[in-house]
Amino acid sequence: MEAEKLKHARDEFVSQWGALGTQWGINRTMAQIHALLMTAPQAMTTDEVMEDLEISRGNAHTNLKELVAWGLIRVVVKKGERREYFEAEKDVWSIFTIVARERKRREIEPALAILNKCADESREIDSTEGKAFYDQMRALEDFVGFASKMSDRVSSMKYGFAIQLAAKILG
Amino acid sequence: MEAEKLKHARDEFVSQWGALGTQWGINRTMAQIHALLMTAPQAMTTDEVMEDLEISRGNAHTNLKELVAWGLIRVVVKKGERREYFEAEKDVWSIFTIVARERKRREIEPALAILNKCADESREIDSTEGKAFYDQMRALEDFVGFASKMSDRVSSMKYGFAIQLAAKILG
DNA sequence: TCGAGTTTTCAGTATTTATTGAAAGTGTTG
DNA sequence: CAACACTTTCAATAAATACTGAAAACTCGA
Repeated sequence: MEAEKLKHARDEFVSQWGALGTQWGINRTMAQIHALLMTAPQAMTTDEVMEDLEISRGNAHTNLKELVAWGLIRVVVKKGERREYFEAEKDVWSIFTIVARERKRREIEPALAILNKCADESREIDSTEGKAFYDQMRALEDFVGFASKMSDRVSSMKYGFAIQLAAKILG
Repeated sequence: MEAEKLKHARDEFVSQWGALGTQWGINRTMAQIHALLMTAPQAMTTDEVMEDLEISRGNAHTNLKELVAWGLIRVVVKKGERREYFEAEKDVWSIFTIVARERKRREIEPALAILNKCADESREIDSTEGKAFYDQMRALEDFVGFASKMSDRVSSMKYGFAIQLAAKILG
């Protein structure tokens, strides 16, 4: 039966996307909920998510809110209904820019802060080793700062423009 | 004293880079060893690493070998000496391409495999929901496949060329 | 082939991170 | 304002991950 095949494919997607999430440094449940909502025909409630994934209310709640904080899903209110529904952003370019921004915030910016501080602290050390350390900090700082700018630029592009640009690179 | 300032800055770099490593999904020790070797004037032995970071032999060994497997550090043999020394790749562009390749292998390729499989499994489902699922899988698959190609291209560029290209984007 | 020096492995343990479930909180309705 | 329908919090617990230390396995020179 067709509905069975679909259910099977979707279950597989949800469970494997969850496993992959751990590689990406986000927790399994969060990735599973995201996969579930990305492939949901309609917005879902907390209870539906709990039942589908067989997880506790606390877990569902925490991760739904975390996904909302990222901007990967949003709260939908239905008129006449008291409880919250959640629906995922499905556009791939939007998903990409959200993830890119979050990664920049969590990975690039803290690195830049450290490099900045260490470069500053070693700027005036005269020994050969001191100079070498300072130079290495500066090289890393410059590169990471540059990556940061690139990430901003790409993330703020319109999809069509990014594709055009990429075509040139891949050309 | 100058040597003190240097030691302080370096210790800070090592410890903070380690903390950052956890954000990046690599373990603290591995990131610390990497930071230590990137800022080491000479290649170091396992015992020196153990002593500097106050970690066990097993831990030092495992993470040194893991860094070698990534290509971020290499084994150096000194003539007349039996034990192994380790030294880090210090060039920022090399470090970047190594990390990019590893991330592609661990994050992008498995994702692509899942999307491929799920798109295949849902290709022939006729229902509206089946079509929507298939379309979503395809949209993700296309985008991730595209990202994969981009990553390859950029990683295999010469630094100068990448910079030139980036200048256009940032311009 | 022995033994000192060095590397590798891995069972046990410690630490960190994720999850549960129940209680407390909030806001709505009759 | 009380009963209800939901949402939020969080201490306790489970699961995953990292680290230790000691034993085993190499390696090389004598």
